[in-house]
Formats: sequence, structure tokens, C-alpha cells
Amino acid sequence: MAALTINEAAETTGWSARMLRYIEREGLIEPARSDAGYRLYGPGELQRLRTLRELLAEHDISLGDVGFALRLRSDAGLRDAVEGWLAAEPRRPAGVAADDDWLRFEQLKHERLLGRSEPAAA
Amino acid sequence: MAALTINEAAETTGWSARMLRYIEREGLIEPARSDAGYRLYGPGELQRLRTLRELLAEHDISLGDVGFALRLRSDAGLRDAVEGWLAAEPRRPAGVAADDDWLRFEQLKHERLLGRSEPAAA
DNA sequence: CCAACCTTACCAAGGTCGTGTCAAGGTTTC
DNA sequence: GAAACCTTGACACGACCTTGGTAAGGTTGG
Repeated sequence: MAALTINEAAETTGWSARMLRYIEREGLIEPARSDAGYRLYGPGELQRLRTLRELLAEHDISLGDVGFALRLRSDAGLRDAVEGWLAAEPRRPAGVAADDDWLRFEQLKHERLLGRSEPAAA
Repeated sequence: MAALTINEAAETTGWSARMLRYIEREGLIEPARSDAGYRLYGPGELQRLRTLRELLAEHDISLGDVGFALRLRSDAGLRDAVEGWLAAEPRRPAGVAADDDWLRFEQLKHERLLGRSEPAAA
């Protein structure tokens, strides 16, 4: 059960060799390399390649989407910025405060979020 | 300071009217409508439109990316699926277990995650 | 009622995505 | 050392994204 080279991996996962390189460039799956630079796909990578296909098909999303999710998860600044923007839905509680105050409130909420980090895999 | 119509909103936010409609179709900002169907942008929407521009520019992401993040946040099934896939990095702790066991472990971790839901805005 | 708005629905140009294929060259294996 | 792999880089093409424009028609306000 040694590692497979790119064409063998393509064979067993249903991706083309071309797409395997593309997926790697997206940062999604980066196989080990042999001394000579050959890509070596282990069982874990092969499994992930298969589940990746299911993920895309079942939820109708793109490789770029998954790549963006990866960026979201590894770039805390990006995650907080996007999360902050999405959280700021213009749902002013009717009579609560002037808009400037509302905005300040959102900003504070955002700052508080900044403390959060990776759950550091148990 | 009533609500602005689309061209006025375009004027003050820097987006084109065309893009305002596009942003709406992406589900990012959905202004209220007048009786006759005219879009009405309130202060909250105008502010969000401005910060949206900054968000895109500062992090070099696309409207589609933000749309996907929105999908991630409102579709728990999608979020869990993507999160589960990303969490399953093939980082087998060297001598811990066979790959099948590792896979099962990941699956369990994923199931446990399923309980989580929206923090229900304090 | 007319000008100046708004609406939706199309057509279009330029860019990116997903994918294949080919070329030039290194590696492995027999 | 030749066949069968692998590597990166490039060209290519259809599909989709982003954006603008324009047309046909409803709304608003003097």
C-alpha cells in the first residue's frame, strides 16, 4: 500500500491527472513528493479526493468555493472580516438607537470576536 | 433622511445601479421595496454597501465568495460538510491507527459537530 | 401629460474556471 | 538505452461571472 503516482491516483479517484494538479494548486490537497519531485498520493489523500468529489456534487459548490473556505479557516483576519460583515445585517431593532450607535455596537461585537482562534484539534 | 432609490444609492456608495441589482441577486443586500416595486436603500444598507467594497478590496475576494460565505452560514448542512472535509487533513499521527480507524475517527468528530447551531445573536 | 425616474429582461464584451492536450525535459525500469 | 513514466509551462476552448448597455414598460411629480 505504498503511495500512488499521479496517474494511478487519478485512476482510483475518478479525477484526471490534470485536475489533481489543479486541486493541488488550489491548496486543497498537497501530496508528498519523491526525491525526483514525483507526486505521491497516500491512502489519506486518496480518500480525501474521493470525498471531495462527493462534497462538490452533493452541495453544488466549486473547487474555488472549497478553496475559499480553506482561506477562511486559515486566515483569521479574513474570517473575522467576512463574519463581521455578514453579522451586520441591517436589522435595527426598530427603536433601539440611532444608526451611528448601531454601527458602533456592531463594531464592538466584532472586536470581541477577535479573541477567538483555532479550536486546536483535540 | 428617508430611503434612497437605486441611482441615489449608487451615487453615495460607489457601486453602479447595475451592481446593486447584482448584489441583491447574490443575496447579499436586499433593500426594501416601495409599493410600486422601487428599491429603497436605508442607512444600514448604504453603510453595508460601503463596507462591502472595503471587504472585497482589502482581502481580494469576490462577491461570489461573500455569497458563498453567506451560504455557509445559513446552510448548516453545507457548513458541516465543508468543515468536516477541511478538518480531515491527512495528518495521521504517524503510528496511531490504521487508516480506516482514522477515517472513522474523523467521521465521529464530524457527527459531534452536528449539534452546533447559530449562536442566536445575544 | 411629460420628463425623469424606476422595473425586468435581454445582448454583449472581457475575465476567470475547469479541463484537455501538447511540448521539452528529467526519472525509472527493464 | 529505450519505453513509459513523471515534471512544469503553455495554448485552447466552452462555460460561467462580472459589468455595462439598451429596450419596453410602469411610476412620480410638477
